[in-house]
Amino acid sequence: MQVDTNDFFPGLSVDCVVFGFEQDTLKVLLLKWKNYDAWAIPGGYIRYNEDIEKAPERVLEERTGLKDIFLNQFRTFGKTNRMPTEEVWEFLRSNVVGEDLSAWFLQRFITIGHLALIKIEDASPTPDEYSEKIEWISVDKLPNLIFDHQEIVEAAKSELKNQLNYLPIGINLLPEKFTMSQLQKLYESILSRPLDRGNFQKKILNMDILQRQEKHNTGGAHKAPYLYKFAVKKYLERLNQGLGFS
Amino acid sequence: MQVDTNDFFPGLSVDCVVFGFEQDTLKVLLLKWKNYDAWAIPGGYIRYNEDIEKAPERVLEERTGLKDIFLNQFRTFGKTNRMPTEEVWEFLRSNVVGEDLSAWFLQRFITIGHLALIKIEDASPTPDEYSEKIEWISVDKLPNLIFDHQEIVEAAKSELKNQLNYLPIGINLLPEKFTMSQLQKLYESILSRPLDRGNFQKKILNMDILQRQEKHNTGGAHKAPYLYKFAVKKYLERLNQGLGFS
DNA sequence: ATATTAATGTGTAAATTTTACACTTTGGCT
DNA sequence: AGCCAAAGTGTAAAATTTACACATTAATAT
Repeated sequence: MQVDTNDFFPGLSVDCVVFGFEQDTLKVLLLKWKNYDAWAIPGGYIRYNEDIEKAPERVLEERTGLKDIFLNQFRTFGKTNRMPTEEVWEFLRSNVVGEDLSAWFLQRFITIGHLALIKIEDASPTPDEYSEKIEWISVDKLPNLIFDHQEIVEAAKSELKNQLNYLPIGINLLPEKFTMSQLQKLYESILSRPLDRGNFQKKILNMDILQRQEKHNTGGAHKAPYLYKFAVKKYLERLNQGLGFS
Repeated sequence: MQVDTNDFFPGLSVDCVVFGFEQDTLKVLLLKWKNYDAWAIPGGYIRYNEDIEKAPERVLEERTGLKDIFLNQFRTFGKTNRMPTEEVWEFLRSNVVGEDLSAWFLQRFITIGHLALIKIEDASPTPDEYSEKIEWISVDKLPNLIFDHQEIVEAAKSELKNQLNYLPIGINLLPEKFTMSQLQKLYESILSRPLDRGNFQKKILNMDILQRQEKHNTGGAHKAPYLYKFAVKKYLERLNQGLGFS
């Protein structure tokens, strides 16, 4: 975090709802504070000489060590009471941050919400000095979140669903090679509803955005599925028109 | 504008792209600065004790005298050079604002962009003390805009188009009673493409969101069109599912 | 070996929606 | 009274969506 009041834009922060997909489940990356019973989404501040698009990139690199993460600003949150004073004081009493930062934390903050998409397998997030641990947690089983972070996560889930057909979710959430079933379950978990298997497969294959790879023997008593890769260029072109899932 | 540095959140502003529909044309409300050759969208600052949703409401009331305007936050703009220093100095040299405010204007500003929908016939915008005039100008004929206001307007147009099926444009942009042709031209001007007249009419009527009123004699040598009103409750319900125009 | 099983891959027909037009109605104009 | 143009309505082909059936295949059980 390394807060030097002079380096940062006062009263403004960026927060990132980082989505990942693992074991057929949509997950978000959450940090557990040291000595304080609440989780938080990774966030940070904006440097004075930094474009607001760069700030969340830097913050996420500081938190997860990852570069070139897909990021999308989606809403700015600024209710006057989004960080209730009592809750901030309670947080400060936990001594997670030094006393010299009390004034900084007691400011009114307006935060620019972003959603990020990450391939969990490629990420190895490590907790920073203020965090006890960092974990991927199912979007359907959110723990107690600090301040208005629950609202921000819910808004990001909604944005992800609404922008499903225009966001490069496949390429940023799945491993390089994946089965049709994995891809379908990704869509189902974002849409919160089942899709017809046959129709899903035909629709996606007709878009001509997948390259079929070798088969993959799962070990189960059944036919082995093919693996697929995205035809990146065509996929990104197709996204501009929208994919048409709902 | 009435800037008192102590009342306002430093470095943050709200800007509003106000859309109206008049003479079959989509328009935006623009302010022309006194003594400075550029136009601007109405904007202002956020009070310290004010939710960020309230700020644009207050700003618009100050600028247009209108209350209960439909407003929608859509993106936050924060490139470091969005207000180039030379351009700010040039603006300050025009003496539109007092010298005491130079420091305030020379800050780096991040602005929260909103789109507003207004019935032009109900609005009587008046220029404030810093503006020479205020006008409704066609979105296709934008004049020279200050700072990054062109980018903000373009982004708002894009948002309006993308969210077309979920925004209450009909009820907020058209007069209470309107013809089917007006409604169609509203959609066409937002989508920037012609729609089939017969199909548009059937589609909209099948939604069951319109109430047919008496006929309206236009004075032309042809059949008089019916006037329609929105069935507000059903219209708003239907919007949640999306209207399905594209 | 062979049959069984279950997940994958593919086909098809009905239902629905979209698209492109054509035809009908109507009120003011000449 | 008849013409004109805009509004209102109808229809058939095309495209898409939906629901489901059938075929294929690799590990397992017999």
